[in-house]
Parts: sequence; structure tokens; C-alpha cells
Amino acid sequence: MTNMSDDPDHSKQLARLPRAFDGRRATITDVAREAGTGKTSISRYLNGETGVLSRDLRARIEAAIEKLDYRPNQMARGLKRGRNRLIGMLLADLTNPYSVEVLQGVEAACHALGYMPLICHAANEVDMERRYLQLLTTYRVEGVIVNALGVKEELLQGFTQGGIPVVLVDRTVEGIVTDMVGLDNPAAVAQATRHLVDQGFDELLFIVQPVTHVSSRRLREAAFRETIASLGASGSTLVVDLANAASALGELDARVDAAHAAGKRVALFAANGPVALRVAVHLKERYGADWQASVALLAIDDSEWAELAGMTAVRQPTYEIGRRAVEFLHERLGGAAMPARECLLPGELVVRASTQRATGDTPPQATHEISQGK
Amino acid sequence: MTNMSDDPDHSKQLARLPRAFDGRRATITDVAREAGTGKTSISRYLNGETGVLSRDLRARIEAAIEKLDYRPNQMARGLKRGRNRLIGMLLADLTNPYSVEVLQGVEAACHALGYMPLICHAANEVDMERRYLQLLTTYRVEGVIVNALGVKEELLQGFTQGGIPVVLVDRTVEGIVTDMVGLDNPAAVAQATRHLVDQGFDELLFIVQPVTHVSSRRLREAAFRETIASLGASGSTLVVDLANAASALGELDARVDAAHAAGKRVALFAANGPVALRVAVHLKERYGADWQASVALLAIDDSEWAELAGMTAVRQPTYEIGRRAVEFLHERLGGAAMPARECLLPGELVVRASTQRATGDTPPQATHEISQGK
DNA sequence: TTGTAAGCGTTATCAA
DNA sequence: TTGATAACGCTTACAA
Repeated sequence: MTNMSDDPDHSKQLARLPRAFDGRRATITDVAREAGTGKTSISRYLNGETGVLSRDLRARIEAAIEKLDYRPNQMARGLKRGRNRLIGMLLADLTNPYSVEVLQGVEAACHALGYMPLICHAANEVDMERRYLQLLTTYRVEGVIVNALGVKEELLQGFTQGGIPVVLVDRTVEGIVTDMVGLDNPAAVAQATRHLVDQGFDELLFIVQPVTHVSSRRLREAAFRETIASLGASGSTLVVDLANAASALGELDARVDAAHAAGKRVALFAANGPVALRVAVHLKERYGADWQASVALLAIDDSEWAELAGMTAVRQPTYEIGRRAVEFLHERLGGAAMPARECLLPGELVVRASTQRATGDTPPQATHEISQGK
Repeated sequence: MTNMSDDPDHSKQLARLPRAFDGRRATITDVAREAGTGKTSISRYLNGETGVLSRDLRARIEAAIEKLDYRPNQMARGLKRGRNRLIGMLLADLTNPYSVEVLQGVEAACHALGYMPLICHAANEVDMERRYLQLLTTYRVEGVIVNALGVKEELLQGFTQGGIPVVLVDRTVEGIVTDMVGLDNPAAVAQATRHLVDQGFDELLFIVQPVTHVSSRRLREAAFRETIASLGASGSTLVVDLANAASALGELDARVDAAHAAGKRVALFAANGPVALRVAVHLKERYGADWQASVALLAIDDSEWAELAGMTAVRQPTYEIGRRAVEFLHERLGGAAMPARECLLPGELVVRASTQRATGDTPPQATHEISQGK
């Protein structure tokens, strides 16, 4: 990041690092004194206004910086400049691999563009979200990327009205019009649903967390119903609250049993990774280690355990989502004043053994057939 | 955190948020003017020196703050006070659930004690670690918690010599004596190894990443060898580099085959979660969906997929590790000047189906028998 | 009980 | 090509 590169490379550090005096870190004043010049010149050197400095002075400054192991104080810089290169990144749940992957994209882009992401992990607590959002304004971040569960309009308005750009990830927030990056849910769900129908499953069950205000859940559910309708397939939706799943899982069993009794082949479609995992664990408890022989499972969100379990999944372009979010922010920070944008990236259906049993009744050996290039 | 609580609650925000003038955030000066008083009084109010202020003035200040939606600038505060309540948290790999769990402990403790964790994710890149460590000094964090892969002595010396306390997590760094929190590796490995022997496995294979400078890996491997020696059991160690695992996995197959040929029951002991996952995927490729019938697998690091796969694992007290790390830091920041401490927390063996086949040749149905309370 | 003024470590404005 | 000097938004003596 520029924070790192706009001052020269100090990687060749000394083993012992002399400070100004005592343990204090050296300040620009210390460096100026050491180099026998004024603070202004040091500042110029720091900011790459290199052409202005005489060869001699520059050398003295370099030496002084090296000797004192000087590192400019970003806080002070930010205070003076009015921008501290900090970007807030609010994440609902780092336990979800999706979040971690998006984060990696965000981090990479931040480094490339010279920002430092201030990562806030709400750990699924709406309260934490609120607190963190306030903290972010307190640290005067220049922009925020938000992937949250319960943020209400008002909380984000504090930013948008204050001229702090906001980019939403995965889901929109009612009442907030701003840039947004996420999966093309309709297309992804349609493709996955069609795959299930193509494979000969004739009873589909879409499982999703309460859609309350989480737009991506609603969109996926809607797309599922539209697709089965247009395909003339049979299916239904089941809502499960992961924090209290017992009754919904009972209902799940009932529906599966009913379908089986009717001689149907049933496929479960989990709306995201956490749901899929919960369902898989439940199925394993019910049907034993070879649960996949009894019920097919497909999910949005690919993950390592999905590969291990041989579960078909829609891989989201997570890294790209993170990258784009930062890019959007960067453009806004650069002064771009276009209307709010919506960037919907395509998913990729990764077909595995769990949904491959077109004709027979026994599942085939796990074969890793990828629908598109990796 | 105190950052949040030392100024009164502004949760009852207005829908429209009037700023000082134009889009600028209000400053303490704006508030002072609005309240018809001086900055000092505002500062006092902000810092809870409430007893000093007259009832009337306090009311005016409250109103002004509310009206202007004022939030004190942490950067400026930090600059003046010499401490910004920022704690650096360097993580080697957020893809590893272990890291995320530790992070959750860190976050909780930070909030409780009034710190803001500045999370740095190296994503397994040693270069990133270096850069982040420099960044952290640049943002003048008050302390750092480090869980890293390649940090060398010199990088951390910048902190320790500068009086910035450092707490290491999971592993030590050669040449650095400082507080450290992690798993009690010898005890955990001994217990797990004994379990395998008790279950009748008579050929154990310990699988670990290159131990290069990662103390926890070395300790685990050593404990494994000591335990089998003291138990008179047969076993060996296999080193696998996850970035390039092919040859090591070939070697793994060879050893397993040899043991099987010799009529032995073999158990694999993965030194951590990522290794376990890689091995599990490999076994599944080789033996098919019911790979657990052929080889037993146990690992340090419990995870969601471990439960799904029914794999026995040593659950680390991750949350507690994070909490303690912050506590250690907090004590140092409070001026505690004791010698470096080492806090080794006990793991918990979670026995699942993968290692339960004491006598028979076929694995039993998955039963979730937990060795200790959850 | 309240306010003035200096200063934290920078950058920006203006002269020299 | 250089360097005083005044902010940035806040806290903290020190006065009043």
C-alpha cells in the first residue's frame, strides 16, 4: 500500500534499533534535529517530493531516518491530511468461509490501492454491528464495506449523509441506495435448480434461513420458486432458523419421508453454506454415514468440507466480490459521483457426487466433475 | 469498550443528522460553540469528569452533541494522549478455523477492556506479515498479538525494544522472550496417542507440516514420539508440505499399504486441522466415500467438518486462548513488569466414530461420545 | 465551576 | 532549495 511505499524501504533494519532518546519512538522533529534541518524537509522527503531536495540534504535525511528507525505516525498524518487511508470492513460472521474469502479479496485490493482495512467482526450479534459502526465513524474511516445481518437504514445513513461512501456486499439494506456487489442470485439458483431437475430429482426442497431483511435470501428463494414453476417441477421451501433448528429439521424429515413414500427422488437445496452444514449434520445423524444415498444435497457456497463430502455446490466469486467492493469504494473516494451501482457476479456450479444419480437408485462413486473451468 | 462507553449513548439518533456545517463532521470546537462554552468543558464531559460540570452546562453540552451528532475523533485523541487503544492482531491464516476462533476470543476481550483490535491477516504470506508488522508500528498500536508463520526475531524486536508489549499465540519465536498463550501440546498429544493405542491401533502415523521454526509443530511431533516410545507402540512421522503434497501423500499410501499388508490396524494422527482436511480428502479419493472403514484418522483441531465426518479430534480452547492473550497484553499495558509468562491450556479429546473400532474390523455407526463435557 | 493556552506529530502556507 | 509557522482535533496544565 502507499502507506508502505511512499516512504522508502527500511527493510534493512539494524538489529538494535536506536530510538530518539529512551523508549519513545522517534518523531519528525527528532529526525529533523538529527539531520540538521527543518521538519518541512523531512515531510517533503516522506511524501516523495524528492525533486525539490538537494542531493546532500536528502542523504542526511535518509541517514537520520535509518539511524533513528523513524516511522511516520499515521494518526498524526491522518489528522492533518483529513484522511487516514483506513477503510472499515464490517463482517457479519467470519465463521462462514464466504466471509473469509471475501475478506481476502478486500485485503488484496486494499494493499494494492494503499488502504488499510479496519476489520470489524460482528460475530452474528446485531449489537456488535451497531457498536462497530459507531467505532468506525470514531476512527474516521474514509469508507466502509458492509456485509451485515441487522444493520438498519439509520446506522448507515450516518455514513452516507456524512459523505463517507458505503459499499454493500452480498445483500442490500432497505432504504439505502448505494453501491453493491454480490452474487447473481437468480442466475445461480436457476442453474442449480435446473441441474437438479436434469438429474432426475422430482421433489425439490429449498432450505433457507428466515429471510427477514436479508435480500440475498429472499432473492434466492424467489428464484427457486420461479425456476421450478417455469420448469413445471415440484418443490417447496423450508425456513430454518439455525439458532433454533429442531422443529424445522423435524419438518424437513417429514417432507422427505412423504416424498419418499410417494416414490419421489428428493433433492435438498441449501440457500447457503451454514444451512448446508447444519442440514448435512442432521442427515448424517438420521441416515448414518452414507446419508448421501438417501437424500441429495446441493448448496450455494462451496467450501472445503463440501469437497470432502462430495456435495454439489455453487461456488461464489468471493475473492472478486471483495476486490470489486474496494474498487467501488476507491472510485468514490476519488470523487466519482455517479449513481449507485449494482455489480452481480456469476456463480459457478461445481457438480459432485451428491447430485449425480440420474437414473439408478444408488449413488455413483464420487467423481469430481466440474461444470466449468476452475 | 471504553471508547464506546466513555462517551454517553447516542443510540437514539435522529433520522437526519445535522453536521457542523456542510458535510464535515462536527469537531469539539463546533460543539463548544454550539453549547456556548469552551472546548475544555466538552472534553471534560467526554471523559466523564461529570462531577465538575454544572447541571446547566452539562445539559447544554448534551444538547449540542446530540444536535451536531458529534463523535470525538479517536485519531486526535490518541495523538494527544499518546495511546489510541489500538491493539494489533496478526493472524497467519484466517482460512484456518483455529484462527477465527482465537480471534473471537480476542475480540470479546478487547471489547470488554476497551481496546480496538486492528486485525491483520497475512494469508500465509511471509511478506504480508512483514508489511503488516510495519504498518502496525506506523499506526502506533499499543500492543500486538502475534500468530504468525515466518516472523523472525528482528521484526518483533522493533516492538519489544520500543516498549510495545507482544503476546505470542500458539507458537514461540526463536530469540524472543515474551508472553505466550497456547495449547498444552505434550499433554494433548499424549492423551490422543494413548486413545489410539487403547482403541487397538497398532501402527500410528503422525502427519505434520514442515516443522521449520513453528514451535507447536515441533512440540507435537516430539510428544508423539515420546508417547509411542513410552507405550511401546509402533509409529512413525510423515512430513507433508500442504503447498506441494503429492509426494508425501504417495509416501503416506505406501506406509499405510505396508502396515495393512503386515496385518496391522493403522491410525493417522494429523498435527492440525488443515493437514487433517488434506489427508481426509486424499483418503476419500483413494478409498471412496467410506474411506473411514480403511484408515482411522484423528487430528488436533476440531471443526465443523470433523463432526460431519465423524472424526475424532482434540478441541483446542481457542476462545480462551484469545481471551488470555488480550489479558496478558492488558496487564503489560497496565505497567506489569513481571518476567515473560507461558500459558498452556489443556485440549479436550472429542472421540467420534473414526477411531472407535477396538476389536471388530468394521467401523461402528457414528456415535458422538464426548470424552469430557462440552 | 469554567476557560485559556500549549502541544501531540504531522502537513500546508508562505516567505526567504 | 529550504524553513518558520500555523493548523488538524483533541487533552491537559494552569489560571481564574
